[in-house]
Amino acid sequence: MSKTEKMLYQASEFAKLTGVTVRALHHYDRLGLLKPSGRTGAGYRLYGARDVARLQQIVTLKFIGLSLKQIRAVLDRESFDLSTALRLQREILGEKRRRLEMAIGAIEKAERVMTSSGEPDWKAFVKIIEVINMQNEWDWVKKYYTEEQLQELSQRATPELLEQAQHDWAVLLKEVNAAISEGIDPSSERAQGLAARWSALVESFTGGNPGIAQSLSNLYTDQANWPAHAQKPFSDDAMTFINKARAASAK
Amino acid sequence: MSKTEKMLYQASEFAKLTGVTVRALHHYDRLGLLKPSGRTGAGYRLYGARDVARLQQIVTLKFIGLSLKQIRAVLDRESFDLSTALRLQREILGEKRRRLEMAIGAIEKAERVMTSSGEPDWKAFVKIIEVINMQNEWDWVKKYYTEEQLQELSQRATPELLEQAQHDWAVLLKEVNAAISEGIDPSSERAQGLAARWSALVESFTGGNPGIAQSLSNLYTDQANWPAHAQKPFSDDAMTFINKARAASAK
DNA sequence: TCTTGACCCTGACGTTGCGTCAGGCCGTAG
DNA sequence: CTACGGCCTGACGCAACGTCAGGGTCAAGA
Repeated sequence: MSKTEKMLYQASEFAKLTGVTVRALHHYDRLGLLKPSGRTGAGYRLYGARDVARLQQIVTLKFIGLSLKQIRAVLDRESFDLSTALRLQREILGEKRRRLEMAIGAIEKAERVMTSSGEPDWKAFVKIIEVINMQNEWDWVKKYYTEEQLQELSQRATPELLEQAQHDWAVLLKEVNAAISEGIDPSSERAQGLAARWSALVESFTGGNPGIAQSLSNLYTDQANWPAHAQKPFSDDAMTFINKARAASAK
Repeated sequence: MSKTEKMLYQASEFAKLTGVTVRALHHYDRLGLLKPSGRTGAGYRLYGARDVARLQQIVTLKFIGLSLKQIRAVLDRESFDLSTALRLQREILGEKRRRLEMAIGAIEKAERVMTSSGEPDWKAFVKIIEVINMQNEWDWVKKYYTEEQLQELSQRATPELLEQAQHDWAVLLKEVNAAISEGIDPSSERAQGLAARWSALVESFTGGNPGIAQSLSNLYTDQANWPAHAQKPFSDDAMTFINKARAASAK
């Protein structure tokens, strides 16, 4: 008889005791994350010792940034064990911290620019963010190259050259796409010319280094593993066209 | 005549060009954050060079974590200048980073406990988070004490003693509140006893060090500056009652 | 016994930044 | 003339509660 009334708290007491709000308790109740052990005749929620333990676990998992859905999965052992969840979460938080640090770094740089120049220099500010994002792109591209290859690339690729190359690619791609939509024959002279310019541009990037050429090829082949925001610099159609042109010239 | 058609992009072109989604453009449009420079007869949005610049600013401010509302305030110079916003945002991000680091630290500790013990030790995990939160409390309490005072406190306050003290306070407060609701006279012997125990507990914390006693007093007096989540360990009523009892005994 | 307060309950809307349909008009190539 | 790709305007959805609003419950004082 006295078992069931061990120690029952009403909503607000329980809330104060555990440091969450009454509204949050309602929320967890509706989500099925924490149902009170009992109810009074009038429908008042009654929480017991078991609920304290469970809520502490909830709060703990919330502290490390799990969503309520994930928390439920972990606590109900639905396909998620704690150690796996912890490892995943650690990685996610690490990534978040990286981004935070980049943002803080950007702010600090912008502040230095502003205090030295006095005026809110939007161009510089925008540039700072752009550079940081570029670095991010490079960070994941890096894993396709060896140390030495990166070394070599960084020596050759000055900002001006990169800009020039970017421009050349844009022009060439436009012409290639025009040729495709005009239905030009890949074996025609015009197509051969485009293919030659294409090869020259690739060559200017690889610098004739076959290792770099191979890495570049790997990078493209591995499209399935590209990050979500990455986009191909040119369409598959363009690539196909160029390949046909090369095949035609080889005959 | 050619002025107005300098270079106009349709929604999806503009989106690709600037790296945001068309839907985001619609959103910014509705919020009044970025209205397209023009529309075609059919109602199609048309973006120009001015819009590119503005959108870049928006993206930049988003990168450092400003909300769209804040961005609008900054860009429209409604009461917010850029440097102020940057400073504030830097502080906010710093705070976020602190919390992220605590969460990461907690996960790492929990993982170490789990790999050494093998089992998901919830008690230990919950304890880890509790300790971190306690440290947070102490962090802001710290500013009321000098270096030496903190030194002395840390030497005397072992975890067991703290737990004992916490318990003693809980018991005493319960008795004091009972006495208040019973309407006990503050000059009565019972009230005197309570006041004496109160003083003893305070004494056990200050260790007879008048500097620490003063700092403690300052800490309490400065309630207006306590962080939002901090709560008084006892009610004003209890304090008032004890003060009356002390006053009565002084006569 | 009636009346306060102090609590409790259940909806239901608001917040933030878009993603994701759904239903329907526009414009161009075949 | 039709089909297909773009564009448009709603409108709902998500996460985790905060914040009313409207309305019972319960113990204590008049």
